[in-house]
Amino acid sequence: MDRCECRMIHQERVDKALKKGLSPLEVKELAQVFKAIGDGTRIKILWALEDGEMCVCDLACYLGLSESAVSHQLRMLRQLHLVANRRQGPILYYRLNDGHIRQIMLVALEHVQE
Amino acid sequence: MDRCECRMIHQERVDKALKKGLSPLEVKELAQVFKAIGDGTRIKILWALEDGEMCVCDLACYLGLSESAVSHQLRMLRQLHLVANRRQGPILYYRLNDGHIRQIMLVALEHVQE
DNA sequence: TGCTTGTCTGAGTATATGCTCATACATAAA
DNA sequence: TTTATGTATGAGCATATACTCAGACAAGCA
Repeated sequence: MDRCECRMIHQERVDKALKKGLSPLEVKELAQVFKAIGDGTRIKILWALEDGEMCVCDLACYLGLSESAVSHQLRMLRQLHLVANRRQGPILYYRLNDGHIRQIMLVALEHVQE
Repeated sequence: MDRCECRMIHQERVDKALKKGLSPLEVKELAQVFKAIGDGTRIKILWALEDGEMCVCDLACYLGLSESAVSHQLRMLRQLHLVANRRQGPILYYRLNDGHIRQIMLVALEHVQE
């Protein structure tokens, strides 16, 4: 009983992978999160926010980008719950939403520094 | 002494971020690694390889993709040292290169499951 | 030598992404 | 209400990405 038209050398190995595979939703959400961290601008934003909250125009200045560009990136990070904000008057202060990103970035730094 | 033309509200905060910032090379390499994990196909490949090595056509069958497509992705993962391979006759067996990816994916899974 | 199998690679193409620009919204002060 | 400041958003454009296709290697056998 074939499950696909393709060539396959180790059927047991393929079956094993299929059984323990991530769900489509998990794959999608993981990809979204990593894609979000997989951009120089957003890495810099997240790394900067680890030292405390910053407003949009501070980030724009720090990055040398327009406030619009920064706002677009922050929206993406917000939607993935990587950052959160609080309003004080007209100013929005952004911060990291939890410690996962820090953890992930540190492990990745280990990897690239080898 | 201005360092940029843009508006800025908290200069000390910006200076602090500039001082502890990652190097351009670190930012680039981090972005490359996360971009590599930030794709559904490559996430599935990495996740599958955690249970043991697989050859290209097994992966192609598992993913439902052409062997060419899988080979392209494996090359990228190889160049970033996320996977390695060994040859046995004409067959190339791919495996994870180190434990960092597993660690990173588990933390990210925690994040998306909240 | 030829042939087969397993894998790799470059070019081409459709989609996705990151920025700019113009504009709109939100809050506060005049 | 009008004005200014800080931020958000949609459209548009240039580049990047993920696949397909055609063809080229690499290893082993006839």
